[in-house]
Amino acid sequence: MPEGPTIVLMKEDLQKFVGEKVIEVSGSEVPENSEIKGEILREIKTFGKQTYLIFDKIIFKVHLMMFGSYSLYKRKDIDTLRLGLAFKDGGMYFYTCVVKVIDESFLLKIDWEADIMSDKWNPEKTEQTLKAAPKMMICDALMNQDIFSGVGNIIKNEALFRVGIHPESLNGNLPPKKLKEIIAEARNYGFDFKKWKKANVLSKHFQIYHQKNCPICGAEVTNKDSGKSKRMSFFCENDQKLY
DNA sequence: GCGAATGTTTCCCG
DNA sequence: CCGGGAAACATTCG
Repeated sequence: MPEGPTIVLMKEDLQKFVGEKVIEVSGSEVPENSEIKGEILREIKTFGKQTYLIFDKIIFKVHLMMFGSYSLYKRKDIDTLRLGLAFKDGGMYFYTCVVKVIDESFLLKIDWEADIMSDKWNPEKTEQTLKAAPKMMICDALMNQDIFSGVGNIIKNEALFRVGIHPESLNGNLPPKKLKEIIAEARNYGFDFKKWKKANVLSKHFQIYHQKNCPICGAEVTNKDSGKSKRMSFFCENDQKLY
């Protein structure tokens, strides 16, 4: 379910509870003896695919992994409730996900400039990071959450297609112009992803991801596990150049 | 019903 | 000690 843009949408959904007091707590990941009841949700932050729920006495880190989901009401059809927080007029419920309690120092160590969806996103720094790893494949760089936080396999494939770069190209072989292009496109596609996801039309806009034929030349789309991350890449041999 | 999939961490082995 | 590989988690969809 989640890549960075989906998590940003989730945050927008949950934002209305910020400033409200917790009335009831539930879920398998609620720590013993924690006094969350009565606490006020101070802030919600996201970093890539992670979400932080910040209270005075406790901070939760939520990661939906591959199959996680959330709802604003308690779903009875799912028995893997990890964390549920009820407020006066509704609540937030996280299922099948990883929930951890962290402390403030954890938040201070986060490099917010690496988040493709953030206002703090820093393309120049990303360029330097990629240049410093010339033998890394661009597909691995994109999936690396320390470099392109929030990018998942969909964004990786679609962004690479848009700029005509083969997923197995090495960072160091990319001409400066192409390097800048893919960095810009990772974020740009992230916002298209968000817009389409919100309108429930995301998969309609896939050009290469799980597609049969290239929309440019009509050739059959190649798919193979690529890079160290061994995640499926979808690409067109004709229209995406291997650098 | 099988297999794959928008993800990450951990463990085992050479 | 390091890197690679597989396993683990667990749900939905085709």
